[in-house]
Amino acid sequence: MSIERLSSTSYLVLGLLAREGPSTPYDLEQHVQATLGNFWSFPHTLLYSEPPRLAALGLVTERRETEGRRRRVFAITPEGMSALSVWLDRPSGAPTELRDPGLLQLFFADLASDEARLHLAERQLAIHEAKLAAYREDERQERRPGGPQRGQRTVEHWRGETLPMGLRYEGAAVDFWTDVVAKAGAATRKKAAEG
Amino acid sequence: MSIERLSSTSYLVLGLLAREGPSTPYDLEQHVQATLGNFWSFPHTLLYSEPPRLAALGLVTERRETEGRRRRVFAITPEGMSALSVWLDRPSGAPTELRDPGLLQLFFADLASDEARLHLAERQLAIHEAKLAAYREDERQERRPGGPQRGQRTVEHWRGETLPMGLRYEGAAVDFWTDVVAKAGAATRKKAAEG
DNA sequence: AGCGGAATAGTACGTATCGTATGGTACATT
DNA sequence: AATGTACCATACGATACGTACTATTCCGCT
Repeated sequence: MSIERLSSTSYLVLGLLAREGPSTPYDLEQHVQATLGNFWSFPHTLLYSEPPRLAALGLVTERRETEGRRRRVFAITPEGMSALSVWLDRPSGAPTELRDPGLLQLFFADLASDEARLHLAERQLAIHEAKLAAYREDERQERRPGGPQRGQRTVEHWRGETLPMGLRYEGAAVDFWTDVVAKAGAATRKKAAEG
Repeated sequence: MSIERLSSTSYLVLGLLAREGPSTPYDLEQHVQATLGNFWSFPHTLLYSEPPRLAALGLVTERRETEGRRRRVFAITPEGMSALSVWLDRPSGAPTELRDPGLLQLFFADLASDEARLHLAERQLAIHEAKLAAYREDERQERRPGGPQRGQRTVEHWRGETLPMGLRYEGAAVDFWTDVVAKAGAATRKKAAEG
């Protein structure tokens, strides 16, 4: 076996196929959007281009519907399961990438006006409050009627395991930006009083 | 003026040039590494390729040393300052990208053993504890002797404005993974007792 | 003076990522 | 049959990214 260079996207696809069974790229896309896509954007074209790549490595199989839309259905192979297991048994040491344009703007806010800084902080606060509310709503959606549907296991794992980190992150962000708003507001009012 | 498509990297370069004055790509690299690079990795080749691109747009100027290493020194133009101001006055609405391989592994941890999950959680906890300690140390480095050096303003803004969010994030991550370790540890011990 | 290693500084190149634009298919409604 | 809309898929070009590699300068040592 050659030295396979698998990316996070590769393991995302392998993991979803392992949990949900044979899936089309569109299925994968739906699962991702409802879960990890909340804070880790995988462009949907990736979910179309990655499975064929994995098929070439023998980690998944590809079957094509013979009629209608002739969708491509991918399924994980024993080799794929093995690669996934190896990855899961070797905890990643890579640090979190936290890419936030709002934070980048704050980093340079000294180059702009006090008003701009306040405006930025208010906007970011609103964004994070909205996200926090959305996560709380998602958290509340436990065990809806209708029984276990397709993709249900994945959504359950999202809610049970991963969403809590999202909640903590958004909570921290709300606290942080609340502070920034308070400081920027005070500075702005001081300037106004002097001027 | 054409419709310029500027990325986060573009504004990072413009902002650093605005604050620190004329700089070589290497200078930019040093400033980034000491600050934002802590959680937002800009590959160093970007800091070499982006400035020429901005020069082509007229947002920065390029001067080349005539001897020795013939380093390229870039400086922001009035047009560049203007573009930067426009960006700072228009708060970004883009959500945070939180890309964490450890979290991805946890999302699929149901496909692996309890031991693997515990191992993963312990590793992540250690990583985030280390990062939190490093941030606290950085926070403590306020106002070292030697007066304002090159790049000092940028480092001060990092410490004063942006680092606090890093501290909050790492604090949240430590709490989160502590929980995961506790749950995974309990599950593992239960299995051991039964088996 | 000359050597050698560390730190500094820059480039080349192949692959992955990403977003936009666009094009088909199924199906419900009228 | 015509229209609209959700579903599904791919092409393509621009960046982004990481690794590997090269070159220059500095500095301590002999």
